[in-house]
Amino acid sequence: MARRNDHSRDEIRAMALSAAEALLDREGVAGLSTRKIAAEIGYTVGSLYLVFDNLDDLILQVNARTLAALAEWLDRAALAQPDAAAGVRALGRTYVRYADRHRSRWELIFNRQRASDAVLPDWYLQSVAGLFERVERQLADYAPQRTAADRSLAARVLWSGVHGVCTLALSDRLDIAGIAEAERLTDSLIENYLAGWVNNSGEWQMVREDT
Amino acid sequence: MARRNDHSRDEIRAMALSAAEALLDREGVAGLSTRKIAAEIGYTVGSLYLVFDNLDDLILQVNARTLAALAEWLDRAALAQPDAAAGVRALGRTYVRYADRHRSRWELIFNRQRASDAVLPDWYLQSVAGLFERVERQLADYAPQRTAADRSLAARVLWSGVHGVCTLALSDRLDIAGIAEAERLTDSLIENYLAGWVNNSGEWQMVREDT
DNA sequence: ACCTGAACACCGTTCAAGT
DNA sequence: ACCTGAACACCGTTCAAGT
Repeated sequence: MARRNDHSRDEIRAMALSAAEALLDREGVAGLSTRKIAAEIGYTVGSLYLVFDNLDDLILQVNARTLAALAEWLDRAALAQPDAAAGVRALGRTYVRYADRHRSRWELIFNRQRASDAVLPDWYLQSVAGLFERVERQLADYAPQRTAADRSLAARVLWSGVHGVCTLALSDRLDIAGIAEAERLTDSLIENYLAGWVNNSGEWQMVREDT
Repeated sequence: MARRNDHSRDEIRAMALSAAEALLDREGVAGLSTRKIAAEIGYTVGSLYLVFDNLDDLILQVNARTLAALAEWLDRAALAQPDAAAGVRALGRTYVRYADRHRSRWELIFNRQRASDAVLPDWYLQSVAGLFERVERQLADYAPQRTAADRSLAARVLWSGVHGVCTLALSDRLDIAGIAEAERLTDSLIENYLAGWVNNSGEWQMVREDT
């Protein structure tokens, strides 16, 4: 066990992240712990703190990997779609499938509450923004006449909506039975939202009651 | 402190649930613990286990109260709306506002992973279904020509979508800055989805590629 | 310099023992 | 019968001590 200079800091970091992913896949989000990760890589808990600030930092780096993998899935899916509407649908379905396939890794991104003072680092926020821009790019194709602000809002609505379907589907709520149902809901969301949106000047957004 | 027969089981149960809510509001989801709840009501941890199966059971009963309160908010909001579309929008906004106002209680419903074998009791699932039916009822008004299955799907899409907006907005993702932005996204989601949906025969749902 | 091992302050849960 | 107090098996995090 305990040894010196067997691994560089970067090696230990990489080993820990892989061990965390394995643990996550095997035991779920609740099964993740610094002590288990340390045991898995043959080091003591203390050593993890030489390489990570704390568990939240470690998790953030696992999440970064997850986001990168999701980005690859999305890029593959968006390729070779007949049109932009199909592109958006493909992105939505791919998100659902990724979440289903790597459920615990996906849950880890959302199901952990960080300390409220802990601000997400810039590189992380940009990684999230990158995912989100893939939707915006499809929308630019789909509705070039709309303003960038309109498209940005629509992209956020669609992204949030698909995310919501995933959240409820993968936790078996609303009788959304598994991935097939989740994909149906995602299709319906995107198809109908886009149909309404493309015919909509955006002016209704000015009409807000003060209820 | 330690006393006998000061309170009935039901009284202890009610005290514990109230203490849990207070703790939740004060310290957030992460601040909730059996030991703190017990201390707050002047009993020992062990006593909680005479009245609840375990922490998950206690949380489930806190969640039931939260759902009941949300149902009241939704009912008040749906009253006196000019039409069904406005009714759906009012439900959406009210959901967002409730989540914002009682953030920790709302998070508790979703942010805790129960053991995978733990099945939600029937009374709880029916309470969730009840919320959801409020949307379906508005949709029945809005599009009486659509089948019940169509409306059920649309209601789930809208509910999931609004939920997704909340999730991402209240965790400050996608640059969704707080409740005002969340309400804008919710409005856009509902308005455009309904516009697309009401003009849509539903046949596109049959056209599914096998990507 | 690198890593350990033990400590600290917390958890959820159980259960013999007290009244 | 009701409730406690201590125990058990876990946590995340820190840090003096060892090599």
